[in-house]
Amino acid sequence: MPELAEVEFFRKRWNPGAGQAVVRALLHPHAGVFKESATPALIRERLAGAVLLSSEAAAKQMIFRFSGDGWLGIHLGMTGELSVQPPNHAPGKHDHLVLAQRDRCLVFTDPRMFGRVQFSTGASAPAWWTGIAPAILSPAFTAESVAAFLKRRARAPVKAVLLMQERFPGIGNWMADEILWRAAIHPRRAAGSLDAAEIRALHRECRHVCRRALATIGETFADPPRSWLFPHRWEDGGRCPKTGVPLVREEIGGRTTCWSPGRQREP
DNA sequence: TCCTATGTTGTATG
DNA sequence: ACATACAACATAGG
Repeated sequence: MPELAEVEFFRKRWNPGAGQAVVRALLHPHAGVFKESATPALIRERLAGAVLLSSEAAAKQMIFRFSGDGWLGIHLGMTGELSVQPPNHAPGKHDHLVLAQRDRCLVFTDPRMFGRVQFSTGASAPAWWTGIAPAILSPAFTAESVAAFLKRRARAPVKAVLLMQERFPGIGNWMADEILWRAAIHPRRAAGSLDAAEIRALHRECRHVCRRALATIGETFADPPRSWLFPHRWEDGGRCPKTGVPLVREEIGGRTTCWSPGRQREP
């Protein structure tokens, strides 16, 4: 489920616990989602008694800062979620991390276990956080940087290139399709074949889709409007909201991709 | 039973 | 060394 805006939405779900101490950290015995740097013993020891100070989201990741120089990183993978549960919450089958506070439990759930938990200590944010590529809505995300990246990945389909987090942090399968649909670029086009106007459109729509997704999904998890590709892409018999033409679905770059033949020309 | 799923990563191949 | 393609990870639901 989670791309840029869904991650931001889930990050805020733990806000009720900000300023509050963790009484106890409960970890799933299987420990499948914990990175080597985040050994269960270290997390239990460092988070017990620590106060949740603040949090941030970037790309598809979140970081939670705790007193005592603790930095907790969470990646939601394909099916991860954060939630707040009552203080007596009994961890469920897929609850990997439960931070019990006096008045609530902060819970990380992920049935499919593609998510990951990291943990570091130190006075400043760890490298796995500071090394995330500059946000698409930051000034560093320029049309020139997009052009240079497309040139280096010239032979790959542009759909696959949009999924590369090193240049398009936070973009996932549905956002990539939404961006290409708005920019009127066929997902199978070779990245190196885009002309200057297409690259500008791609850059512009990356920013537009990120901004609008954060304003809707990122705030309330509300579905984007029917004028987007999003609500039509998985519908049987779904039609392009701009042209009325039936949408097409096919695997491109290893992922199911949806586009509108009405506005995205075959390469 | 078989297929799909809003993600990443390791490995093989060019 | 670099770019690209693809299987693998684990689970639930249609």
